[in-house]
Amino acid sequence: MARPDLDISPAPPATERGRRTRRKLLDAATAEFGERGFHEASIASITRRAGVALGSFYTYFGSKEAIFRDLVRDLSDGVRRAAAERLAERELHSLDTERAALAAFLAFARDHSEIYRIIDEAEFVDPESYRAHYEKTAERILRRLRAGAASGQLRGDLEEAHAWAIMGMNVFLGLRYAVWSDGENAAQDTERAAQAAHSILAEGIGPRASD
Amino acid sequence: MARPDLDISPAPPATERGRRTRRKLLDAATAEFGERGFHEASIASITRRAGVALGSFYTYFGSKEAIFRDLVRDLSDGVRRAAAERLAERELHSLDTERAALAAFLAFARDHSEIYRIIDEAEFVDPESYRAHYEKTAERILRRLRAGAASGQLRGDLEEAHAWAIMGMNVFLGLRYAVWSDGENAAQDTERAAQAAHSILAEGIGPRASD
DNA sequence: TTGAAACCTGAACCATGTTTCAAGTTACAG
DNA sequence: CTGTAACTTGAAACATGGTTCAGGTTTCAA
Repeated sequence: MARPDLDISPAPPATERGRRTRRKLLDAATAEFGERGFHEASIASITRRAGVALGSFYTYFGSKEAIFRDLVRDLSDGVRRAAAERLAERELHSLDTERAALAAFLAFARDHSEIYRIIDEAEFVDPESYRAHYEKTAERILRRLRAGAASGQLRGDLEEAHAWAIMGMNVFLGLRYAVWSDGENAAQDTERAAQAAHSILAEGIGPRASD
Repeated sequence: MARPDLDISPAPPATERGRRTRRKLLDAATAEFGERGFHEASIASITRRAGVALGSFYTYFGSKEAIFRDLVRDLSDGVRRAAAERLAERELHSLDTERAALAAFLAFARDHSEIYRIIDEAEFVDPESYRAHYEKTAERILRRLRAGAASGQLRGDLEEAHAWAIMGMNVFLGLRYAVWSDGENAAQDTERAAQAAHSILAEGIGPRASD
């Protein structure tokens, strides 16, 4: 942290072997940080998991912070790509798009809760990346909202704050019903969560004619 | 962490002086953890801020984790009480109650961003407290929603997931527009955020007659 | 008033885990 | 083939900061 040259990682690997080793370290770090959190995690344990000598770590990463930073960017990008693929599959009504996005997110969060743990911990270990992750996510949501407004499927006055509100809904539903879900009725839980979010976006929480 | 007796704090102070010292340490810890985060924070710095000898720390707290845990519970309770007072002031329509709750939260978050930083970091330092904090908060929201439904001011089918969705909205709007707000136009920012959340809850994001 | 319990003090102890390094091994361009 | 750069190795150096402790001071009930 103190010495600035530790904060940045060395030049990228020049050989195939190097790229493989770097990848092994990143994967091992995902498991280690995901299970134990940044501070409980140890570099020795990461290299052990990766099947690599302790000293090799510093060939690829300048410090423990540096690998964490690289990892968060790596994961953030992976999440984005996964979500994009999922949504590109088929064209939907705007409200259904948001529902599909949430469903995809919940499924992903259930299968890869380490990833969300790591990204969330970035708020304290590497705030830049944390902020970047959620700002980019909000931008993508906002673009979808604007597209929906343009096609008349959504209100015309949606702005950044609405995107952040929707993102917050999704994240907390993910925390409660995907990450914390007790396996038993995880499937129903996420379905219920998706339904609740969808109904809020569709009609709000005010009284209905039927009430 | 390893030795179990360090995880719990010693018996509460028996004298007035003791209570004062303990309070000074908790306040100093709020500042220290808020500014530097749990791991950057040092006990030496906390006792220095509190104007107390290093060794005195262990008269009141079993470990660094222990004071953090006590602090999170202290702060969580403070937040709850502050919000309750704010809402008790006047009786409102359900939707306005949620808006008032969010406004109160945003204002509080702007003035005490350290507190939210600390509570959020509890996800990694003391997950129990973190979970307890948000579960209790969601319960309070759900109680308000049920009351609203009973009086016909809200939909009749609101459940836990809706409460978590609303809480997530609020938390992320707080993060973006209160904690990260760049002072300049903080007031308008929070107003805009409150308006966005209110409009989602009031009518959803679907098209209006006017669109 | 008095003595025991509560509280205070800060230097020293110590565990932990990051980072360095010097000596080898492997990859690959020329 | 061959030399050099890239990579690997793991023991040892090192920094940090949490925790302990033995000896003093203050509080307060009896």
